Amino acid sequence: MKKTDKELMTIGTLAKAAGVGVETVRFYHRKGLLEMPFRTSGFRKYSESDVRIIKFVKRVQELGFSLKDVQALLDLALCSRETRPFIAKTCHEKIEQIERKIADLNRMVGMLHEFSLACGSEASNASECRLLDCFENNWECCEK
Amino acid sequence: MKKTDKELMTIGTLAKAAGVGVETVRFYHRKGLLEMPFRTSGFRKYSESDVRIIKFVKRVQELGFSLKDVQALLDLALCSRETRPFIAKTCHEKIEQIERKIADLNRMVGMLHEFSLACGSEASNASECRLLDCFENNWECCEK
DNA sequence: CTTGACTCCGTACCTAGGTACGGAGTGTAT
DNA sequence: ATACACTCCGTACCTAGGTACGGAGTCAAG
Repeated sequence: MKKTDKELMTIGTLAKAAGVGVETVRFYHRKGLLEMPFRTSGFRKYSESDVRIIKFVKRVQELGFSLKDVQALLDLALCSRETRPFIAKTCHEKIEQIERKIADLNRMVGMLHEFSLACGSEASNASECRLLDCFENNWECCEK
Repeated sequence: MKKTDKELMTIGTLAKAAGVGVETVRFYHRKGLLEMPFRTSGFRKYSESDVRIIKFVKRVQELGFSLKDVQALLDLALCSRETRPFIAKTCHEKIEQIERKIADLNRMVGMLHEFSLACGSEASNASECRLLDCFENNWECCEK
């Protein structure tokens, strides 16, 4: 591999650097998550910024967002001065969405904690488990 | 519909009560999320507790968990005295998993907040957006 | 005792997010 | 200059989580 084109990678090198498969990179092109890069002689040539984008995609995905959501976030990242009001609005919507999710998850942790105390300990004499009750009680366990 | 079998429902009534389609209920049977209920004359007969289970499934799913995860939670709920040590262990694992997710989401909210301040406001002069930078900095925006 | 709504079951199909295949071209090391 | 790894592209296939279809049986009202 020659060192000219200072540090430009082919698809296999990119994929390895980003921790995904070559086919995944091609798939992201098809989905528009990754711009088609310029080519030398038919081969795609990628830079470090493509590695960053792919890692970003995988990370956001892990947090439970779809590729469509990821696309929206990437669109934010690629915006210009003109689109600022739109960015602010989109950010705040996204923040609210995430905060609702966090609140739910927190309630769920609380419920699991109570549940393991109430029903999961050897000491407990309760013979019936109440996970579904907790759930119906808006994740608040042990209504006391 | 007769009123004997006090309040037992057929699949269509159950589906409507739980807010899903009939086919979804059948699908959950195939996946083992819902026990096959007893039948009168070939028709499945469901009770209120089946409605609760389906609502629980949909709720946990919304929070970003797979049906396999939901199954694990339902298994917890249906446990008996004998399986207490296992319940406690599983609860704690689940709690840690959820807490990691919450921590990530919190960092992401922080990042989006900083991002909207730094790049989303009319007042800002920055011409380049740094969402990916924030991400690489473990979701900590504006390393100041 | 017929009609219309509902249920049965298996199978096919759908979207999301990839993964694998196959035949042809390319790039580089020896 | 030949081998071998890598790339190209299109298409097919895979899992998860459903959704739809079709022919047959069943229920309850009129």
